Amino acid sequence: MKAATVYDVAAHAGVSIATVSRVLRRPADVRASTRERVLASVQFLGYVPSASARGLAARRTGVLGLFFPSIDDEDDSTEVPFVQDTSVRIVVDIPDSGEVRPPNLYFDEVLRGSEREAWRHGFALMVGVGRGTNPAEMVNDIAGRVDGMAVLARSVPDDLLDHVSRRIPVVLIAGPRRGDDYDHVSVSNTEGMQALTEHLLVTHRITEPVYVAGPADSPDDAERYAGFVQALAAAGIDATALPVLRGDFSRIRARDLAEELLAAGSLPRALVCGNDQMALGFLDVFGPAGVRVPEDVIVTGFDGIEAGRLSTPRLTTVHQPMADLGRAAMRAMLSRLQHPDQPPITSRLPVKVLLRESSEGPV
Amino acid sequence: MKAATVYDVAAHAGVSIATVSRVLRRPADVRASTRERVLASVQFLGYVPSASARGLAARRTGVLGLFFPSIDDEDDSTEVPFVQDTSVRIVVDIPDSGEVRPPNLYFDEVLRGSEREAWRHGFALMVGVGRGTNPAEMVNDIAGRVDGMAVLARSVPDDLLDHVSRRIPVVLIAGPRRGDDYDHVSVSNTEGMQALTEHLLVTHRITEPVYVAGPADSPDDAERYAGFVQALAAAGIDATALPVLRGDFSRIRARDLAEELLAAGSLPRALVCGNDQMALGFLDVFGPAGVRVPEDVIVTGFDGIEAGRLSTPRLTTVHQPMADLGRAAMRAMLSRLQHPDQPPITSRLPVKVLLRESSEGPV
DNA sequence: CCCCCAACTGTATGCGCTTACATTCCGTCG
DNA sequence: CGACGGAATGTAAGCGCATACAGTTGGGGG
Repeated sequence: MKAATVYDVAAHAGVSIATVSRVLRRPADVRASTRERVLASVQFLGYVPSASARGLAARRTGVLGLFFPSIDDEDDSTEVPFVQDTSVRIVVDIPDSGEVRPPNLYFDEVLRGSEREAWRHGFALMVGVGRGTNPAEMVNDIAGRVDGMAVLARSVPDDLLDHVSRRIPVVLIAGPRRGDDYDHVSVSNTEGMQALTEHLLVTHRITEPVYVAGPADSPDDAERYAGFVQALAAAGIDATALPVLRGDFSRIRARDLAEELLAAGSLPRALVCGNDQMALGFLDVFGPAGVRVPEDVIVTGFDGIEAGRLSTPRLTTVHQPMADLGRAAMRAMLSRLQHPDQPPITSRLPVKVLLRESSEGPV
Repeated sequence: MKAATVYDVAAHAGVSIATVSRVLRRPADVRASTRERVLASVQFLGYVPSASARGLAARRTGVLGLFFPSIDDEDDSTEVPFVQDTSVRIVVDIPDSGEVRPPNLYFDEVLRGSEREAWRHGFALMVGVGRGTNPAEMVNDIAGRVDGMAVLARSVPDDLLDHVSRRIPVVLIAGPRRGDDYDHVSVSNTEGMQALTEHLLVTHRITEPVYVAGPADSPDDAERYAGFVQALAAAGIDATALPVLRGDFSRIRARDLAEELLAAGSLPRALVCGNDQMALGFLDVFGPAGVRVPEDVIVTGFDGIEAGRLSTPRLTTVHQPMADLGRAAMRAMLSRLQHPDQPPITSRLPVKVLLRESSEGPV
């Protein structure tokens, strides 16, 4: 099964390879009768053009890359059963059993948007999710295969980024600009959290909301906290005087914080969480403990993940357009490819505050 | 910013291009001192090898492809805001508002598994999600860029599949073999449904379960129904005598079926659904209508999606290892690449029956 | 009936890298 | 001390396609 090449098609159709190439790239430049003859040969021979050859000759691959670090590092050991295995296991699945994998919705959505936008503009998409070990190799590999790549901010060492950016344009997703010249796309973290906080202050007359922070090195969380502080300041409240709970964006850790809060017996009127997962962690504990949300305590999140729409009560949150983030990243790259010398792009996408029962009370 | 090539590196390091290539591909073949000199030049020049050139020369791209049809065709019109837009919209999000996007978990999971397995074996992954219009172009494009591709069964016309399979190996995901010679990977639909049904018959002494079918042309649903029938047959029950509800795998349609059932006032003791979405649709209607699950009617699903774990009551279902499906698909392709002449692979992955409150009663 | 131009088509080159084969090194053994 | 052989490196030939440029064809105008 030797794959057919332009030469095979050309010979079969009785034309030169240039004509075959034209039929595929610029059909209008070829006489209709010739074109049809060539296409018939393409069909007959099962010809599929080699992207490698085309990429080499045309000096562009027509592929955009997307790299994310892996959040949940799944076990690497498990081998996929390769042969037939039609066994069925029956499991009594108790709630909260270890079978739960926190779905990395964020990545899924960004990927979806990226994929869509790339193809829409005639580009294919290559994805890489960095495994714990060495993203370096992977990023470098991808860089050699694409015309440009988008990378989650902070997920790749600066020097590596420098290195690959000498070959192709790089777009950073979701981080703030840090004195670099890369193109950036992110969402309005600050404004979103500010709007949400302001709503709590004004509509619900909360005066001492407690912020539940994410990891200290998260730029996203920092921006969100800034919005929180600004809203308070605008209302004449000094945020630095208020306590802050330090979480790590995980649901598990948030549950611990919730337990501690209950143990201490000092529930604030409102918990403003840096992301949805943590907010859900609080709900996990409050429900069974008899703490009513939002009557006893208001809980809000940030992200707008699916689980927050399915929880009881449903979670008030700030929804960020994750798919659009991916799309914007691709757009930025395409723009950069067309205008290599334009100034660095900074794209900020709008967010949406979703008021639901965890803050508004039962409908 | 002209990208560096082997020639540049060779010149800078004072060696031939062959040596540069060796340093990158087979470091052991090069003397340590030379190697270091070359690597230093690579670093200095910001050299990233071109995958196009390598692919051409080595006759393999090192990329595996994955193609899925798009289930939810998002609107194509929306343009992503490209400039800064830090506006924040505040929305009172009432339950079941149109904001719901049915998450295509299935694809996400398969993709995740595929990505993982591909990179694990030194291959990159290229993804394509067919937009409504012409998957043909997309599949052909991908086929030209990869060493092999996996495709969701039934998502690509047979003749197209034939065409591209003359160039690269193709693996079909999730469909039954249909007299073709492609490699197939799928899950134990029949066995899983059989085990679940048997459980209902034996443990709960159900005698007349009603099957809720998916689209008539769904091979997966056909296999599941077969398992249902077999379990009944084993218990001496003739399935053909029982009514079957015809759904279409969607939650919406299932809700209609549920309404009809209530209107007719003839609830069966158990509803065995062909997938989770439909089962959830029944729950959506039963809850508010005062029909108790599982006391009045048992409802089961198939797939094991996240939403079924978050519903009230939680859904008894058959969980299929979606990520493993992706992994198995990649494995099959890699195996095929190594042994082009081996007989067609048929890989069936085991499933797991998850007993939860929608069939087992409150814990 | 011939010339000229536009529309097509063919020729030839090179994209950047891998790799078979040739050549050069250099330590070893006789 | 010289021949020998494996290790290291260099040479050169493509891989399959795009494309600049040259050549050919077919009419239409003069």
